[in-house]
Amino acid sequence: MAKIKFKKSDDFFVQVYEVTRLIPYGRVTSYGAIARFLGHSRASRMVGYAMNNAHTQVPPVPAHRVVNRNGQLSGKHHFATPTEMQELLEMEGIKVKNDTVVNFHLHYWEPATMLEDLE
DNA sequence: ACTTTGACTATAA
DNA sequence: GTTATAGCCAAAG
Repeated sequence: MAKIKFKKSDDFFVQVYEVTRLIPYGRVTSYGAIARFLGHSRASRMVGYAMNNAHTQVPPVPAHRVVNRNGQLSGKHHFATPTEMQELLEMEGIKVKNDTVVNFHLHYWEPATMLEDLE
């Protein structure tokens, strides 16, 4: 371990950050999926809360790949610019229409499912 | 220690 | 299909 030093109270946040970094290029996931993967299936709000500090973490967390279960860019307003999140997604080949990911289910990536499928 | 808040989700109408 | 309400858990004030 001993990769990055975090405060003890940030333990849960750290897990969120690491999972978020595992999201492949051109894929997106939901807060609930990350929360479920961490064993806190009902702490989905905390995932978003953790993302609030994401921009202070290193390496940077691809928070733009995390949307709500409806595929909406619920956190776009928390980026440097309201359009940054959408542009980042489109840059990865994901189309965004009306603050919502088009064909969200096609780009959806769930950590738990993927990890189980690996074996 | 208590209250408020929040980048959510599931259920009900 | 949408809108409204409740539950949820942890951090911040």
